[in-house]
Amino acid sequence: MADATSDATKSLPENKPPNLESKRWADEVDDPPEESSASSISGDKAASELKVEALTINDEESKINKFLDEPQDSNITAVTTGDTPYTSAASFEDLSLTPELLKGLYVEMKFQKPSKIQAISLPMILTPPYKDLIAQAHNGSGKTTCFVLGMLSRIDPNLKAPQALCVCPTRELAIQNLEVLRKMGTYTGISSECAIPMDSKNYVPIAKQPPVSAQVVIGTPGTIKKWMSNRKLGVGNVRILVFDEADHMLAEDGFKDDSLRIKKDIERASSHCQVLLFSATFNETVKNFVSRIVKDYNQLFVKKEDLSLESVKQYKVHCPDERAKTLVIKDRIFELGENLGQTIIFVRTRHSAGILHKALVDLGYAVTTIQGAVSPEDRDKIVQEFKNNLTKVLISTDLLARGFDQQQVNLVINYDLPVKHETPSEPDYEVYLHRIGRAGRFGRKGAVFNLLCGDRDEMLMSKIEHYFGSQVTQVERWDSEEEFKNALKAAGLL
DNA sequence: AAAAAAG
Repeated sequence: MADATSDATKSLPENKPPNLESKRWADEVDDPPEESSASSISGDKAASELKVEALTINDEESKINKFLDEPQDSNITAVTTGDTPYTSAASFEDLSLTPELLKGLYVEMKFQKPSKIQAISLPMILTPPYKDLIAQAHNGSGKTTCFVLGMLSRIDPNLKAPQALCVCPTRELAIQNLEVLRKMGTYTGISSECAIPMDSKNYVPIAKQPPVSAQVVIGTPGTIKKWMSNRKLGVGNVRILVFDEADHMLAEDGFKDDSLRIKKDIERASSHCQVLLFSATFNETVKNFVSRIVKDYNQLFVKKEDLSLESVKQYKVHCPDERAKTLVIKDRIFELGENLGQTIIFVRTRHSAGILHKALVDLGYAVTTIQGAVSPEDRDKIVQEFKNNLTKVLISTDLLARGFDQQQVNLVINYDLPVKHETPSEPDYEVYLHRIGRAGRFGRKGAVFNLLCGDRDEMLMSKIEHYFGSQVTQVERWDSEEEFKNALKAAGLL
């Protein structure tokens, strides 16, 4: 239920730990499955993880916009331009949302109050003149709700045409975001559609497809571009454009070209379109670039040292050879994992996904595997099964590294560490952070095991530790059941 | 053959 605080202009209450009743953050779609996970988001850990500092910088004069009583206790930095004062939203009532949308938040989503990123970003998103926004926040902290709410609340219900567009890096993320939007918008009557490649059995040639009349479109770059260029998706009324995983969507080796094309075409057709860029990571290069492509924007950033999730315990395991890695998964993860939630095992290539899959299946274990070469139908099916908790262990390439939200995942295995494509001796820090963020959704407890083999892996691991300034605990013996047990206990999972 | 999307 809502805690409709009248004290709206004052700061967020995180200097005192949230009490039991108001503990649930928005974006927590379902009830925590067990009492154990309820405790995992309670107490000082959750409170200390979301400290906020905000300052306002005007082009000429700068002034402090207080979101908090204790700014030193903070880790999200907000910079706003212009003289629009933004007041952090202590409750959803502070946001002038329609009754239908509020009902969706409380009844369907079962939210009680905004999470920190929501409290800060939503006023910036929803307040005229609807400035662009670059927003960084921790994995699992509720970014999706920010832009979904932004899209839903900017729709003119009487205009049956696309007005909000969201571009995502994967099919899975587009589907997931659309599901959130539909659930949140249950009572609004707003129509929505997914722009992703259709599966083969429903295939309709583009020329035979009717034009899109849905008010919200969420999809992947290729299909969105295709629909636009074939005049099936008119963007003349689009007033809000969202890039989810924006750093990747605008990276040179990501979807930069597609994203810029889409953005330009919309801006040509539509007079004023607000652009929102959301991600948990923005490396310096991308940050500089995205700052150039939006203008008169507000921004929220988190220092990289503050980005590791405190609730997710990270471990490294030295394995003598590749075979030992498989044995760790077989003898440790499967055995101990019985009592755990779900597990995602990340591998570097599609090929190694297949190898590992076969090895585990041959040993008699039930695993499923997802990677980009799998057909769309099978991808959808594998994700559905995993989301329905019918499968416990999922092997994946970096396809699922970003954004995938499954609260029961509390174990992540890095079978291979993520490396940069152009310089494989360098770890991909952003991907590492996104991968470990698949565990510990919304402050839940989780554990990550990095399986290392050889000097190269050691070096990659130490670079990662150094970069984030965070401790990765060593499991001394890869074949010690005792040590893995202790590790999981220390992570709060056993 | 890096993954992803998509042609």
